[in-house]
Amino acid sequence: MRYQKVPDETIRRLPRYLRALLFLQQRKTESISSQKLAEYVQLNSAVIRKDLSHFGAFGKRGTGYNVSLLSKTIRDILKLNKPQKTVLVGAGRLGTAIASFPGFKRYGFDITAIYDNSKAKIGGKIGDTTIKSTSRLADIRRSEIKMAIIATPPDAAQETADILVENGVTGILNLSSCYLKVPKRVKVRTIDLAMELSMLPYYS
Amino acid sequence: MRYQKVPDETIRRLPRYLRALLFLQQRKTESISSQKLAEYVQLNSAVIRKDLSHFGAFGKRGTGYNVSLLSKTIRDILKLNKPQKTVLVGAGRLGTAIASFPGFKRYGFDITAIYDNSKAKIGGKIGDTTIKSTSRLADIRRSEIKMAIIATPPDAAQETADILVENGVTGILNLSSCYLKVPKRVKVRTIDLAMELSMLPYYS
DNA sequence: TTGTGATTGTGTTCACATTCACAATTAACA
DNA sequence: TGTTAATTGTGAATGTGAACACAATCACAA
Repeated sequence: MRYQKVPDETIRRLPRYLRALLFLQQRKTESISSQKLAEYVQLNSAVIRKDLSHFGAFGKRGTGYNVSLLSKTIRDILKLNKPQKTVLVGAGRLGTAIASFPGFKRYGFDITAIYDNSKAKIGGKIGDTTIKSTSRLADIRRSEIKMAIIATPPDAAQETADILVENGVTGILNLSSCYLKVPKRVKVRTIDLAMELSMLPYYS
Repeated sequence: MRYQKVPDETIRRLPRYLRALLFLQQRKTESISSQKLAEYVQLNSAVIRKDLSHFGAFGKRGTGYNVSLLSKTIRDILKLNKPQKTVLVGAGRLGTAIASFPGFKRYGFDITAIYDNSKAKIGGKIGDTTIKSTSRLADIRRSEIKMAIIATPPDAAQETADILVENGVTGILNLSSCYLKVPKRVKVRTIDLAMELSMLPYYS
């Protein structure tokens, strides 16, 4: 399925909607108006309606959106309807925290492989997954992994990214504090927590 | 110092510049053009020049920007020139990773207090800092802490934020997967790593 | 002192994203 | 069946940020 000219900002917001919808499903809510959903995700309701309208008309006028239908639809759009095999590189404190974090599974991500370069860690386990040596990172090619999380020190990040991309990865969540150079077809999202914190004092 | 009408996007980018500048300082680079800096931070050079121009004219035409001057200036703008006392709430795996992360210190943040509600953790240490009970969270008032990192489970996040705000916090980095309601004067930055990852498969 | 090459600072243009506002539609109910 | 209240979907207006392009400025060398 390919949609024409959907703004990046819209795609960025879809997971927000999905998170709220999963919550509403737990509470057995059957339908929700854009107005109510907007409160949950702290946005203007018109943004939500316009975002969704890019993919079709799911709402019922007078009623709102069917929660489980919309939730399924967004998962389809984001390709989260079947488990997304994901590799984690870097099993330091941050990497370990991420590997044990239940949130990823909830959105359909399955961390099926973990790599680290420290001899002390290789062979160890996080949950059910054995930590393997980064020297074997190219093995991911065979497992058809498309998503990756980089939680290495910055000086190892680019090299890691190169190997990942070479072996089939098309999406990278980069938690190391440096920018990555990758081919256009690969989508990278870089999060540097220290930088996110750094903008806050300005407003105080 | 108060600047008029500086776009939020500009403030968000300043830490990026700062990170690159600190790197350049290490390498004893004295000056840098907006063009070169743009390569480092993966932006258009005009964006950088316009961003900086909001705060004055630091550059020299024909030469570029003096690295250490610019680095100092940005730290001044972001109020990172003196240590920012910061409290961490939640000493789970993610919280622990964050407390041990050297990046925060580099940007001027000093995690001077850590709180958790688990009896097993209270009294323990992360680095030099003792973990205290969240029941004593209001104590932060006396230490004049303005910045906070929330790494609690989502169901504790709002309550935590309320106490923090009540006791003088004006900036919150929220790593729990829920949105927070706070007064306007308080700036919140919410990062949900699972959501950041969730937008990547769409592009594959 | 004058010319040259580099680079900033910024007015203008362009592109995009948000918000508004309302017709179209639906559910509920008298 | 007709009326009312609610809510969507969307064209138009508004706002905002990014990109462009160039005059102003600077360092330096002849």
